[in-house]
Amino acid sequence: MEQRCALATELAQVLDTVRQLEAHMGVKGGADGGETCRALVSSMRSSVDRSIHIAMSSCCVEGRVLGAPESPPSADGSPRSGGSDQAADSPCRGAHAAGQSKKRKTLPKWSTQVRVNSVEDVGPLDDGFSWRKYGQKDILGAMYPRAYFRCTHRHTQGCYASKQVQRAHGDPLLFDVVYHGNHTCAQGKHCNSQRPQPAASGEHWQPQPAGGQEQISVGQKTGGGAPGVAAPFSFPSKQAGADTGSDFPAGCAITASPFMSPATPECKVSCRNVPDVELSSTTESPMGEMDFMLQLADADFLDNSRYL
DNA sequence: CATATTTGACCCTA
DNA sequence: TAGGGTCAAATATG
Repeated sequence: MEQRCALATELAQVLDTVRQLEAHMGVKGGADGGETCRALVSSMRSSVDRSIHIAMSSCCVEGRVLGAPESPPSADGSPRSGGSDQAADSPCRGAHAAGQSKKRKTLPKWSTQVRVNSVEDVGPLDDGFSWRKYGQKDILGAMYPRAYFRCTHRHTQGCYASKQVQRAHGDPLLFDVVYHGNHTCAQGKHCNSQRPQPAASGEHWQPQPAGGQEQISVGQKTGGGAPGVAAPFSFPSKQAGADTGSDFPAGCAITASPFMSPATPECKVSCRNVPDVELSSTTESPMGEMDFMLQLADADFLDNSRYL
């Protein structure tokens, strides 16, 4: 197993290298000639991705089984994939807890971590989707409140995707974002290619709490400027005119943040990395970094046809 | 006026 | 029973 882990680590490095290469290509805005290169890179990452999974399939780290997708990702296809929403969604909530009562735990769920440059940043919110905040709670032991969002198109298109955003304990610049379910709305269909959704990353999503985490550094707020994409995050640090700075002030930190989607014009731009852009490896999960990279990798070529 | 956010209360799970 | 998640009325914003 040790060797497998080592292998995975090595592959992760390769993947990282590929990622950097792609990042460079992205920066150079290679729209034409870059295409071929990107295709190659994607192919490479795909291979590495599979290799890592093969290696990690039997590699448990810190008690967490990595790359062991026991639960079928297909669970998302259902409009009911929206995590804890379902109970509340039911007209008669308490009426039939039977059959729903335990779904909270088994719902498709995956988490990510996003680092921003300043407390005013709301990077985690700009993932290209239209989120509507429906609640906020103070979490026991948590320094900051947790905000609850659901897809704006929940009622109009039956999209049950939701997410929870919370600043990491002790680190205001780090956001923990937990997604529940996939977007089944038109927006989600259009943005499939670069979505931080389980399907986009194959087996990276985790049906269990505290799933594979990716730590992503997001540069200046990516701007909820995009019409219909805004997702104001009202943590104490929220800034009034924040949205006006949607022009990528210092450039988005990463070239393919899971939180930025094609739906957000900005994300198509090759954003220059900012100082703290590089992946800050998630200490609690060696695979965290890989997870992130893989997701990015997959995002380019994996087709979430299931959402089409 | 339409839509989004805030926030207290309620419900569910462990 | 405590804590987490959601609802929905009130409020804010464009």
